[in-house]
Amino acid sequence: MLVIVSTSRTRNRRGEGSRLRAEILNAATQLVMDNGPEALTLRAIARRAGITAPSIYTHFAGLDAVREAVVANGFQMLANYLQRAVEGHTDPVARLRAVCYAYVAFGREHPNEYAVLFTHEGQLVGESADLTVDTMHGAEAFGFLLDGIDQCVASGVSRSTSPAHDATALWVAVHGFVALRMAVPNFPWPPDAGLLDTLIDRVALLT
Amino acid sequence: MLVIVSTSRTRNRRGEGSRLRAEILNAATQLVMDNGPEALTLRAIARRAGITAPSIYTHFAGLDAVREAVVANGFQMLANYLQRAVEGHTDPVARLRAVCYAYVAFGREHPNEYAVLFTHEGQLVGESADLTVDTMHGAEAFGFLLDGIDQCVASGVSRSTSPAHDATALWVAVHGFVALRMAVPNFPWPPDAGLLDTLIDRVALLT
DNA sequence: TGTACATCAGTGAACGCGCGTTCACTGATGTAC
DNA sequence: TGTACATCAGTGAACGCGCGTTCACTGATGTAC
Repeated sequence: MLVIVSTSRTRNRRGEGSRLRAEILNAATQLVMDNGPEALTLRAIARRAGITAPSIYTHFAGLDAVREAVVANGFQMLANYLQRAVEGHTDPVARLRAVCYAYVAFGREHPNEYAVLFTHEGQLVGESADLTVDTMHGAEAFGFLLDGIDQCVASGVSRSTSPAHDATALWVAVHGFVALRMAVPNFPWPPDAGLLDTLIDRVALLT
Repeated sequence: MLVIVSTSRTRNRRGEGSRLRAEILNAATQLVMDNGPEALTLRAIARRAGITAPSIYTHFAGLDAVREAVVANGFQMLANYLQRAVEGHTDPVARLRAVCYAYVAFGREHPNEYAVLFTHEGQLVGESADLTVDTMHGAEAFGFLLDGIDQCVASGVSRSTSPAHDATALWVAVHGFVALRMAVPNFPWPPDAGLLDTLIDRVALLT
């Protein structure tokens, strides 16, 4: 394939070099979304951003650093999805459902991005063992599930006696749904909503 | 790293050339298990098997064909795990639990192999859209879950009114458990058994 | 039983490719005087 | 206001590497006569 970059970049003015960082990150994210995690190479990013590969080193230590940024970016996108979903509802059950639907929607609309978030080579989150739920990638997403169950319990519509435990189980369920549906697309899947409601109702102990 | 292959292969005798196919598949499987899916290259397989890379073409069309065989091999390994787990129990609930435990154990003991089974680049299963649960990879594993729930229903210990639906939900749950635990190891996970029992009891509607 | 020959199971050198990374450099932009 | 200069934002050529794939070949093994 021959790619002709017709619009030649105008370089950033002095002091604005850090703008390129955002352009690189954007190009890398688009690259993952369009072509999958394996397509993420420094040269491909550079082509996409309309720069040369060595320029990336001004803003990132290397490919792994770019990937880390793409992952962080992706988790932020996911959190935004969930935030927007929550905003539309006040009823606790509707909120919890909306969060789970939005989670699955994100996975289905951005499968490659979702894959790069949850497919580690080696260790996605880093080698440090003393990360907690607060500093970990995905903490915000988990927070939405936990809040959702908490509110259902407070309103008496969930029988959960351990919201943290059950939010974890629910995260497992929605992640499993996104991941398995992606991995085994030819399975005779029932409609999304039915299976997802089953999982939400039962795992979150909705009455 | 310098690898010295001290034991030089004795080539197979005439008519037994197909033995090399098994050696290649074995080397490829070991390679994935030890070094992850990205480590699977024709050259690496050849080094591991003690042959030269072009020899692989006698038995496989290319890297993708070897990977397909590794995947098929892995699903067979998984099915064997579940089969062995089932054999130890007669009580339907104990059987169902044993299947789920064995599924998770397989994922935890062979994370790289599990990843290659359920991480598709493009499409793991193939592009054909008319695969059903019978011809699909993972069909055997799903069958164990379905049988497990069926037997629980027959014994009156599951309230499920749609075993196929609920077996699907259960597959989602156990897959989610294996995959998310692998992807987010630094999450403050509760003990395996507790979370897994929660998922099994609720999703399979055990009384 | 002996020998010429066909076949089979692999080898080894070579290729072009895209990759990460290095290094010296260029040329526009702002600044000091 | 004009000019010399430092700085900044990138470029472009080059490197060594491992990869998939090709091709002509080798040498042991079985077979036909």
